[in-house]
Amino acid sequence: MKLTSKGRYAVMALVDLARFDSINPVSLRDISLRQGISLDYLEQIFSKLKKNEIVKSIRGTQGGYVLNKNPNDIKLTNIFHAVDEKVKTVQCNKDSKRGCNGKATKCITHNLWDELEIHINTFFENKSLNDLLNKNKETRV
Amino acid sequence: MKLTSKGRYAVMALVDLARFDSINPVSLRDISLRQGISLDYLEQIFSKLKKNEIVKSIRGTQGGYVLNKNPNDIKLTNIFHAVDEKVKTVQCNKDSKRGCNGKATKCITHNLWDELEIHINTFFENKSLNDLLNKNKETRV
DNA sequence: TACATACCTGACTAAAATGGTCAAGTTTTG
DNA sequence: CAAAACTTGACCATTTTAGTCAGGTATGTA
Ligand code: FES
Ligand code: FES
Repeated sequence: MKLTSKGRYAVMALVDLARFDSINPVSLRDISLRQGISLDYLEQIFSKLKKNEIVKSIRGTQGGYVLNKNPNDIKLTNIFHAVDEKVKTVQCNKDSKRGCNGKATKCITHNLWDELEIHINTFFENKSLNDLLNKNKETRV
Repeated sequence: MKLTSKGRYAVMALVDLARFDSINPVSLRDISLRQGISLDYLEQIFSKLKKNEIVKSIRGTQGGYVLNKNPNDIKLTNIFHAVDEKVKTVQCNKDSKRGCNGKATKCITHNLWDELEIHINTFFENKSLNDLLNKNKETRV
């Protein structure tokens, strides 16, 4: 089970953004430099964050991105959903009665994987961007 | 975040095994047929389970595999560890002070990923093979 | 109005991981 | 001795990941 860089970067970038956007729009270039993430890759990520109304963009010189919601209302779930980082513990279709690989019924461990998926998603639902900001301030020396 | 088939198959196969091994050693061929998992792939998986002393092998005709421990003492953690299915929320080395991609320090969201990793691993540590057997009996019609 | 800054879009790709297969054994029981 | 079943290691097609690259378009400022 691995968390992909895309998901990790999305959260990193938003935390960075949240710390500065009250002053000015934050350019991807700045985030790229501060967080060491490729600018081109950030652009892909922010395009999705924007489509999902997590950020707003401001074009032109001195432009950049701004949060579109209160940091308290941006949960990890929302961020991950926006960048297509989803938790998948099985291959079979959730809504179908069929099992993995097109088998007629669900397998003997199916319930377990459902539980696991819920367990992980709960973590994401309970963590907001704001939690990360506070946590970060606390641990800053 | 995806759970790989290897990890899923390992657990499925062991649950299947646990239901029959009190009578006879269970051959991989039987597990393969019952669970719809490629025999060749199962062989790779059981080779690892054996190295980690989760199962014992009995060679020859009427041979097969048997659990090497009490189902209560086989946690999901042990199974996953055996087949190299590990939870990885970061790229950077746990024990190093350096961050991802060789950066000099850990990133601003590092704590979060640690928490996530612990959250997931807790689930695996608290689930034993025995839990799965009971659960399965309960839900069987 | 030019120009620099910064967003925007889509195509492309190298490398790694995944999910196996294939081949050639060895061991043991009936 | 034949068949069943474990053992080992190499091999491989496909998919996913983690980007890069090449072109735009919009807008504030000198
Ligand atoms: S996980 Fe898909 S059938 Fe059980
Ligand atoms: S996750 Fe590796 S440095 Fe933060």
